Amino acid sequence: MSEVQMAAKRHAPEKEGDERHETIYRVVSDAIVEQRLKPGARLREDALAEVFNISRTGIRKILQRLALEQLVTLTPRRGASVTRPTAEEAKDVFDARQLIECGLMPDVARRIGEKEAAELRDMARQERQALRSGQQSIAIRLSADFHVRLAQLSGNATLAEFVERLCSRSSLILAVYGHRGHLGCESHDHDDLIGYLEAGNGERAKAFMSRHLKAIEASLSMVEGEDNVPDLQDIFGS
Amino acid sequence: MSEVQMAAKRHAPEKEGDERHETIYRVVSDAIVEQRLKPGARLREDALAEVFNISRTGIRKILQRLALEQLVTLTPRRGASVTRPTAEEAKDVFDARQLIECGLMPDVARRIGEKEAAELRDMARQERQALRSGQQSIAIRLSADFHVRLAQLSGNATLAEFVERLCSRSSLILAVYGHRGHLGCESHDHDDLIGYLEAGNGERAKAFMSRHLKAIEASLSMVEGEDNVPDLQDIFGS
DNA sequence: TAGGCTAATCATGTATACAATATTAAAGGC
DNA sequence: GCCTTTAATATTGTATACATGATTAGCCTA
Repeated sequence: MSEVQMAAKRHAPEKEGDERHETIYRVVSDAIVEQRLKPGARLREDALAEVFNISRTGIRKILQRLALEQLVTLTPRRGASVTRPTAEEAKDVFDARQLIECGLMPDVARRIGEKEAAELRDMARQERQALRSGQQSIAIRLSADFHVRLAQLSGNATLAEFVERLCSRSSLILAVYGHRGHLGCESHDHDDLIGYLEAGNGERAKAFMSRHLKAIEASLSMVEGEDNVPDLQDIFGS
Repeated sequence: MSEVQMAAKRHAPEKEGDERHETIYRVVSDAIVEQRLKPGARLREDALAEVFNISRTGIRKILQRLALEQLVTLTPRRGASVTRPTAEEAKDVFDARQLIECGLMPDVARRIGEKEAAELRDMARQERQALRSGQQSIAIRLSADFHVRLAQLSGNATLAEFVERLCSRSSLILAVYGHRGHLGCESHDHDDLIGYLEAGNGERAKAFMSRHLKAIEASLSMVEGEDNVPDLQDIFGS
């Protein structure tokens, strides 16, 4: 039984209509973000429909949403597959995170309270724990969740949603260009960040976030991978 | 014959498959951005399906995309309607534009060339012309197009896409909270902006864009409109 | 045996039929 | 006469059937 199937059985008992779709969406989305579904993996409609016990109609709706979020790539008449980000897309995503996430830090510093700081610390703790116990997939998602929660604290739902999409895509980027074992965020960075925010030092937090993101990006090795159809014309000249 | 119908006949002869959907998407999207379809307008699936001569299946796909872009609101079992942005959403959208569009100006100033500047000037010219000849709908869309094109020149496709969505939503916001006759962008602002960019003065352009966006936002009257279901309990006390 | 052609299989694109639910109109009671 | 209840209508939700186009396997030929 596949990971996705197990996740389906775990998460989707008998909910009604929309709940069901939302649940399935999240299960698939999580599987991608957690890198259990790797870039390039094909997502056949029939297969998914059978796993989740709904018709292809519902699956298509979910695949379309994932495609608009650029987690899956929809090729006409060829179906869906987990997106394999290009080097250029990777650069765009991290530049976008620099601009948006750093820009939000002052707002977050202004609005954060005791309760929110505690919640963030708990998330950071869970993340470290997942790392220690070797659950890398879980750690990756928790790390993304942390960045998203942070953005939500800014109070701007629109920008938080953008950050959510950027973090999901970052996970894909790490899967393709990251080194094994290294999952981006350093273990204690997030805790340090919470400290600056709680102290109300927005500018310091902003600078720290900038270094944090640069560090992640620097840890990538930007070689476009294996299955890019080798262009023989390029290789052998004319 | 409705505006949408005419647009459909004009734009959608016999293309094949995906082209067709893309065309229909754009026709509906444009109708919303140009405020020919006003916030709150219901979009019944059957009606759209008939207008565009496709089945509801295709229409649902398009409505879903529009919903994810927050141009239409999908209420379960109640169908689709053009989104009526709340005051809070309006604030979020303009704050997001401040952060992103202003942040992109230095990049744009660095990358803009003669050809690009000429293209932008042409767009600004078309916009003024539309305004002068009383085609407010067209002017609104051209104004949004200008901002989007600008963002594209930054070279960051991801951020450009975000700006695209923000501009579409801004059009909706103007439709709800804007004053009649005033369509946001001052006629010559865009030309001034091109000047700073062409001179390579990114910081100046950034500051100007900031003022430009603030001016638009300031021109709104943020009273939540008419059809918010009147809460009789509130009005008459208990 | 390698290359290319053909046929069979498989997957996606699209429409339609049917079921479930919301809206509207009508009728009846207070 | 107005409000409530009930039936009719209209609209969305879901599955399925069929058509179209890709992929693969097998076969034939050179």
